[in-house]
Amino acid sequence: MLSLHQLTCFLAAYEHGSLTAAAEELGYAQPSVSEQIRSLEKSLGVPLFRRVGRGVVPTTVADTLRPHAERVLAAVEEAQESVRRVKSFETGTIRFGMFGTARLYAGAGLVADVLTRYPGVRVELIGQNSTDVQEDLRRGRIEAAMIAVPQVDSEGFEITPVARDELVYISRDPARLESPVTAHRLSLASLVMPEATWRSDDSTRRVLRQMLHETGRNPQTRIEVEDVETAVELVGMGYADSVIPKGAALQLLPRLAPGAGWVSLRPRQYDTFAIVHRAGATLSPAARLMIDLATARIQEIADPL
Amino acid sequence: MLSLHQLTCFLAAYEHGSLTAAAEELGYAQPSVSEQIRSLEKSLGVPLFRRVGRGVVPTTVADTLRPHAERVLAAVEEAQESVRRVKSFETGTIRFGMFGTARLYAGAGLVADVLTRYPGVRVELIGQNSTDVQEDLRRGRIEAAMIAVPQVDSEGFEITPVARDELVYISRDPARLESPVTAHRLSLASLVMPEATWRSDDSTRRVLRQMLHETGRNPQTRIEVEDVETAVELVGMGYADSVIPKGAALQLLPRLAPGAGWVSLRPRQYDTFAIVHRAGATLSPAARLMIDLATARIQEIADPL
DNA sequence: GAGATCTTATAGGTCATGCCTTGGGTTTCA
DNA sequence: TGAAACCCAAGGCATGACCTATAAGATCTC
Repeated sequence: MLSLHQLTCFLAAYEHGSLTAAAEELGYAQPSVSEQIRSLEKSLGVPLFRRVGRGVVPTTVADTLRPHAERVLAAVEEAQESVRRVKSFETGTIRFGMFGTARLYAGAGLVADVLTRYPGVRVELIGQNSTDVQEDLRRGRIEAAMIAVPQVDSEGFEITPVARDELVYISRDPARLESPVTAHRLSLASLVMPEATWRSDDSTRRVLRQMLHETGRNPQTRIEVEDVETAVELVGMGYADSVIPKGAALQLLPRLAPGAGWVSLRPRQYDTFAIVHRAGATLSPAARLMIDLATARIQEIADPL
Repeated sequence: MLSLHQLTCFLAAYEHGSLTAAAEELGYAQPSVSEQIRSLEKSLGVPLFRRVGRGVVPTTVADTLRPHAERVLAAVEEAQESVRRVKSFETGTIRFGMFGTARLYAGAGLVADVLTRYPGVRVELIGQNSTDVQEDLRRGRIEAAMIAVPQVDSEGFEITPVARDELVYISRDPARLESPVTAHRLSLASLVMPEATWRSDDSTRRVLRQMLHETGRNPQTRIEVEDVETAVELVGMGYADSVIPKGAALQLLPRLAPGAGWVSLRPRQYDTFAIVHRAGATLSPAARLMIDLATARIQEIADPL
């Protein structure tokens, strides 16, 4: 079997016209190079050098082989270089999981952070909601993610909470914002909720269901929409009220629902954001980078833990 | 140190998404492939796969590495293929030594023989005279040669005579061709000799010197020229006579000196042509081919031995 | 020519590596 | 929950890489 080692020795011998000089350049003893050349000749079935007392002389076969050998070693160099560049974030792709509403906290800003520091990289933020992200993690498609607890099946995962954010009630009616909203009042409200928010495994939904469970009622979902922005816009138009994380409210209300405001629930409820990855995994540099940046971003808006 | 084996295993694992399947394809046990991947990851300093219970999932670094790995292996394939083609004479260069006048016997025809059988090869016929060829052999620049004995320093060389050719006297004067030329008559003649022919080591010169030595005279070299053709042309013009191998005479006289003829020496003298190569050398297929073809060519004109 | 020098080949020994088999742990699927 | 698939770990064997020391061949010099 042909090996890179053989080719390296071959090239050194070719250039020096001497196995001894080649060995010296490569830092080996002379018999080692001799052995490599001999094994290469054997595996090719053709002599590559004529031994002529003072040094070696390449045969025409060696002349033919040389450029190919150089190409092989150059390709190896390029391969290693490409990996090195990926390691130092000069290029390559960084893939990171992130549940739906998290992009409001860290989405575009996180991508910007990465691209500012490492202009050459590609960034992929994967996942519309926590469930998908969890599946991607389990399947190994992504290495780590920012996710909303507590809905994660913690078996097999390592979860590091980094921030929590209060869930607030938003409405265009100032009267409904005068005092914190109790479970009872919430159960009577007409709500617009982003669809993703109401998926069975979603953390916000669990929190609210738990809260409403005490009143013996189900939440009155009047409208279901796809994403938070739409929900907020509808609140701004006065069609319904909603419950969203406070960070999202602060960010979206001025822009999408200028006439609306927010108020806490009573008792206060929280979404917790956490970094999650497979248990026992050793994280790649890229993953650690994303974790750090995402954590910083989210802690600017939500409360650090 | 990175190895081709690692890259092979890496690609197989990448394509199958499974070390077991990769091992099966490569004909190894699964732990062997696992070990190769691990060592590759270690040498690169980056994980290439995430182990996720059922199979392995490539990381983005693996995505980056893959095309480079394929390029490396392709280059190796090409290198081996190029050598294979040279071995089977589909391409490459064949270098063969040949002393000056030998090209009259086998030069163009020999090249034609090779090119007819193996259209892709390059042919290099090296050497203007035997001395140069001998030096090239000693230095390893050429592997084997067709050469004129007896002037070869036989130490270190293996010499196989293949043909001999009579030395004949050529002249435009029919009177001088009526009977074989004796040493005495030769010593009185005014001769044109190709320069190479009169070099101190040349076989023809030695033969003639030996012959003339008996008469106690030196040869009368009236004109010295570079090559045989010029000498023959001068003979054709009647400026002088010459002594050349009979094969050369038969080939050149009709073309270059239509009015001239030839006659034997008395006693007859001979040049011997032989295949020569370094003693103990194992000849490459290309050298063997050239030896066979050159021998056949020269034996068509000179007398086989 | 004879000796000094340079170079390659060989021999023998050590150590690392590749590969295998066996066994254990984890995930997935029925 | 059991079975199957798959990966990792450990131990053992064989091969290969590398070394030192030495022999053998070729070249150069005096």
